[in-house]
Amino acid sequence: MTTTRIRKDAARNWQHIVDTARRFVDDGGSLRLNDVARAASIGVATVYRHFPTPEALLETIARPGLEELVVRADHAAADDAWEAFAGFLLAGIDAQLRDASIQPVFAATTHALPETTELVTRLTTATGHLLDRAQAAGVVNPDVTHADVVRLMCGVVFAATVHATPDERAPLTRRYLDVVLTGIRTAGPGRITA
Amino acid sequence: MTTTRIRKDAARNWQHIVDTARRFVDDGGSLRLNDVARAASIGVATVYRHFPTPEALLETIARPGLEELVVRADHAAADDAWEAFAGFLLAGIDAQLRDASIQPVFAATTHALPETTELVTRLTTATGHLLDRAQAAGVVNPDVTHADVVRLMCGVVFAATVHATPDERAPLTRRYLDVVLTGIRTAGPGRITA
DNA sequence: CATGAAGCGGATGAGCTATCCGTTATCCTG
DNA sequence: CAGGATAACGGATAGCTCATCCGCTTCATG
Repeated sequence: MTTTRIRKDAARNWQHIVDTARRFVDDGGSLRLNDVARAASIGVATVYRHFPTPEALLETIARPGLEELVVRADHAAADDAWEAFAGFLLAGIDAQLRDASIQPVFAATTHALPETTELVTRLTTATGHLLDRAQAAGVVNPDVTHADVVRLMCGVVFAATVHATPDERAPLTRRYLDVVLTGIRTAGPGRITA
Repeated sequence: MTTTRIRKDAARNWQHIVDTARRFVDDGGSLRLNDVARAASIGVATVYRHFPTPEALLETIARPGLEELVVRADHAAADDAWEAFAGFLLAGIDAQLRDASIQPVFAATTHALPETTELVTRLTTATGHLLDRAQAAGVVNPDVTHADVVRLMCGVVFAATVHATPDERAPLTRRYLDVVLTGIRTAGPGRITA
């Protein structure tokens, strides 16, 4: 088996591209590969070779954030069922707000990189466990599916993003997540008994 | 005062452009003015003269749907406070699902046409009345604002759109609206009956 | 029906994306 | 450390989309 080494100039450029692109994303701009190339003083072809599409680059940028979320979900397994579930939703939503690269990856139907699909699957699985546990404990409505959970997270983020300045978004997500949690909760504090 | 007449060829073209664009929107395509022009067998410049940007055309297309919603909201004034409020939310969400031109207009921060801004304002005002009445009747949490209602509607639509085929969307919106309504209601039945 | 103005259309320049291929840097072997 | 094989680089540019300009046509009016 021939081990294909990564040349260090390639590694250096890869990192430089990722770093530059990260700045673009943080500044709220769209990821145009030609622009990233120019900003990084790297040839366009080099950027395209490393990342065939803007999506591929975006997914690469989103990766650390997603990984952090998976870790968070696995850690939460020790907590009280409701706390673990609600806390993870909050973490996922906050991550999407804090890092603009995460939201599109979350909402996308297909991914450019197989690694991303794998990561998202792990995330979905972890979410599923937290939901199952919460439902088994009888604190979350049993007809909520785990696809629902992911969709509702996206919905909360979107709702808080519409017609709102960046500063307003964090408090809004808290309130809207609260609305959703109240809506799917079946017992415990915060439940409004009609 | 010189009455500027609209020439009938201009009116005919305007209508033809709108009709063609409507087909594009219904087919889920994006509105590229050059494409619309070609499909309508009308010169590009004519399309650009009538609608300087795709947004302007989209807003024109969305207009009838928005007007229908305003009428709906005004009619609802006779109903029970909760029914009127919940029913209107459902109508707004269904409209966004049924007509793809409405959602972007709803979510946009600024509008290309002043008429659209005016229409949206009327809609927001009507929504506000329904919310005020529901809150006065004590059936909706008093710290929900008008802006929240609009945002939550957008959030529900978005949540139901993410990772879902068109067929799945209608049932999903029902369920998610239900979650939201349960989350903001303070008394009465949690399920929408209409 | 003549005249002026409003409207039309498509050719086209500006701008962006993504590829091809000649050149350069890196790695490995002797 | 020299030399060759090859992986990687970079920018020129072909292809494509957008939106404007301006010569021509159609309509309304007296």
